[in-house]
Amino acid sequence: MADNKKDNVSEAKKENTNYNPQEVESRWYQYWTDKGLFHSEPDGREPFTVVIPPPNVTGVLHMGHVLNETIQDVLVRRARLEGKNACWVPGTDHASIATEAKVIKRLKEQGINKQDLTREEFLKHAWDWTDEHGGIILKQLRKLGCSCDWDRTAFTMDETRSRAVIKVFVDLYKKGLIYKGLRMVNWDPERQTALSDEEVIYHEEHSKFYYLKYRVAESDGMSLPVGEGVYKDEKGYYCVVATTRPETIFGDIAVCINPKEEKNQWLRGKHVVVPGVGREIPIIEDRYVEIGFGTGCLKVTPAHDVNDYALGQTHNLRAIDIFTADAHLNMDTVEEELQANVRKYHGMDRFECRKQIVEDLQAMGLVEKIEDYDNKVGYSERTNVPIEPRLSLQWFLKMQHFADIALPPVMNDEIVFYPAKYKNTYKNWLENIKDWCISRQLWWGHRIPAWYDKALLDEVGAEKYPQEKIVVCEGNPNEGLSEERYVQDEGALDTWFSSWLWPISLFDGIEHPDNKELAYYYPTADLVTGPDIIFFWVARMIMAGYEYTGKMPFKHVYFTGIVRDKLGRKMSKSLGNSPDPLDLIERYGADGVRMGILLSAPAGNDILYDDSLCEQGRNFCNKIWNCFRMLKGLQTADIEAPRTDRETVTWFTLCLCKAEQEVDDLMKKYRLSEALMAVYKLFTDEFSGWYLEMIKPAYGSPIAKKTYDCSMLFFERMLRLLHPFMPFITEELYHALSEREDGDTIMREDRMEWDSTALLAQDTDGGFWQEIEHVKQVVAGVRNIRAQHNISPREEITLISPKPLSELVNKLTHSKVEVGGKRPAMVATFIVGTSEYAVPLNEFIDVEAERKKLEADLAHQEGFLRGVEAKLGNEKFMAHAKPEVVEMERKKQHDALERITAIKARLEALNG
RNA sequence: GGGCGUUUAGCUCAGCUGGUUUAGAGCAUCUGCCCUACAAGCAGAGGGUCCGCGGUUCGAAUCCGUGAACGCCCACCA
Repeated sequence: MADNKKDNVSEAKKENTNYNPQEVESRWYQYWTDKGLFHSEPDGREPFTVVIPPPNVTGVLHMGHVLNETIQDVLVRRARLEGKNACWVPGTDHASIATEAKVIKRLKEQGINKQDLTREEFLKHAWDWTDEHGGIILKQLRKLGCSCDWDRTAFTMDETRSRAVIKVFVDLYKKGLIYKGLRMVNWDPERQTALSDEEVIYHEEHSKFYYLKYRVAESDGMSLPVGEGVYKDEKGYYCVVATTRPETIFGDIAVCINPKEEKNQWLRGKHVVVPGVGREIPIIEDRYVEIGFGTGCLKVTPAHDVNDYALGQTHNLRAIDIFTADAHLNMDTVEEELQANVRKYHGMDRFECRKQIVEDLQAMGLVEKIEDYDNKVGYSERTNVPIEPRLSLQWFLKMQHFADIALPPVMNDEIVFYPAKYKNTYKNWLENIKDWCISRQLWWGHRIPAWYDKALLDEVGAEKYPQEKIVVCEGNPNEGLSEERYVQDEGALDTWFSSWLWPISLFDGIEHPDNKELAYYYPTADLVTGPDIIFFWVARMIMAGYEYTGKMPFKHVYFTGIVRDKLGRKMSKSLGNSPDPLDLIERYGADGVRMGILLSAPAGNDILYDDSLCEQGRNFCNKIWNCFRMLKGLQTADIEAPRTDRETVTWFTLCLCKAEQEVDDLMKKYRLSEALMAVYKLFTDEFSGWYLEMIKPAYGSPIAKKTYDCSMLFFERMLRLLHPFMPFITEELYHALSEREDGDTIMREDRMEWDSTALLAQDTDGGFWQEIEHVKQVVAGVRNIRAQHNISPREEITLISPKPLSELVNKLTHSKVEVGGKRPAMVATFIVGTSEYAVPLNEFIDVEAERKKLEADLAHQEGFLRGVEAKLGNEKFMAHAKPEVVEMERKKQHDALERITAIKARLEALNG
């Protein structure tokens, strides 16, 4: 019953006292963009540039973006308030492989196969898809309040960016840094393209180790010894080769042993027969084979393993590629005389074939044993399909040069990483850099500007085509020719080959390196991104930056953590633990969501997201809203402000100045969540909890105009402090606070008069500050007594104080202060600093309980005193410690003694 | 196999070059309150062998060594 009533009252109140963000947010975003407040043009002010890490063009907003973009917006908005010319450039990424996959999937749903389309037809579909689904995410960013300069919205495959990419490719080729070559690359059989090393993700897996019998060729197997490592059965001698990938035996070209390994010496110079295949292959020797691992016999399959390929190179072995591009078995490459043995596997999927071949070999008695084995398998980052090492003709960028120019600036903090620990990761990668495979067998992307002489290509084929006959140029070499003499490379470039130019190409700095925008906006200020793309993107931007502008691309890099659910799991579609940010904004307001995500997000730390964080944000908005309502509702009068108002205003001025400094300091260190927390505490505790209660006039009475004006000023200051974090509610209240001119905004440079010295003049010795801080503690003490003794807040009490107190105490505790008055027997006491206060009680107190409490307190104080005195009595301490430390200990001793005296007196009174 | 990082209240984290009233914050918890700004609120309270062990020091959450647990990155052991 009672509960129901309670709910009803609350429900009824909710109607008109809660802040309602929805309407406010759309209205102000419209206003900001209508007035062009996010747009930037070069001018005389200091620039503050941020380029967005471009989300996939067809992506949708997820919690990771919310974190990332909120941080950027906070930095940008703060810079704007500081009077800098802030420019946050938005855009999207063409995301070559991801987008192409999506387009293929859609085409499939429509019954169309990519293979049946020409490149041009496919690209038309891809652009249609992009136009249809592209940029949704940019619209969603507006809901979050992101203050991007939308006039500058770019796309990594728009004209300017494309020209930059092609120009850079040609330039690097001319510098001899790009080459084409036949290499073992990471092949994604699903998308049928090469990948860079960074796009391969290794997973630990429980797999099997298959021990296969390779029989010694008959010609070699006449009279052999018996001993350790020598295997023999009724059919003759054999060696055992352990492999995790039995399906690759069709490409076996040798078995390798370590020349130092005793037990395999008998195999030297012999030949063995690949089981089930029938190919006779030599035993080769190489120290690469680790002694003691497996059987010491390694099958060499140069076409399907990186190491085997290297072995093949040194031992001059041929490579038999037994897979098609989509990782099905291709037996056409196997020798004709062996076709009968292997034909049945033709066309099988690699994993299906693995099962089959093992079964068949077992039937033939060619499997020695099968063991469980844990190993690492590489997966394609994009398609999540196991990578197939594959020999193919690809384009590479030589990286040593870039590593050389990109390492020093980070190590010596010209470019500062937050948190700094990622410097190690960065260093480690650069010091072990490998060439970057930049070509992809995709259509959606920047097509490689390399051209081949058609006739020559037909004649010699791609693999034999001489490097020096490749034409690399920005234009079309067929231009002006009567016939199509040159054909263009079919490949496209890795997406990151355009992303790495982003901070430069956004300002058209590749094509026009001398342009005034680049000169003004570049280097950019801060880059905010996840540590997962430190190699993909951050490192490479630094490389491109120095290569093409001679300068760093950004001064600071802020690495965010990963957003996880409250159980610490990564957010993923399959787990269904990822909330929809738009839904959250609907429920808590954008400001609430921003605060929620920021509160527990120190740089580089994963954040455990929980709705309750947004709730806290929403509640804070409500708090601000209600403070405003209260202030606005006050009646003012042209009366002199009471002394308590002057004390309070002066005290709060100091609070505010301190908080502003603190926020400033924290922001410089990129400790955003702490900065926000500082503002939160200032607003909630000091302003709402204390200040407003202190200046609140008696019921029905007006407030002094001057006090009111100061309060409004404070409020506006706090709105500004808060604006970068919570842009909507602060703009709303900025306008509600007083009449503003059309086009005015809280975002304009902070020109507010803020002469705190005038206010502080009343308090030259800081006496007010100390007084109020003391008052707060006395008030807390009285409240405590009320709570403990169940005294209603409406009941007036007497407070016996050793010294006169500010009127504020009466006001906030509803008490009558008596200075040094005589104490009745029944009192409750508390100590602030070294002063003891007493509140007479009507009821009988529990003497026993009171004594216990006092005795516990006494024990604590005495323990404390002993610790202090031990130090002061220690000669070495007195000799070594700094004078101010000793002084502090003396003060501690003095205070402790006073408190002990007071407690003892109180105990005696209790007893007596 | 290398490298890096973390370990402080139930949870998320501050605590910088050792000394600031015998360790702080927010959230959560418990108790009492709808008192005309706010119950999405207010007031109060409880809660910690600062991962273990050893060392340096007058003094250690803080510095050094060592062990453990967890996390991340890199690496070709088939």
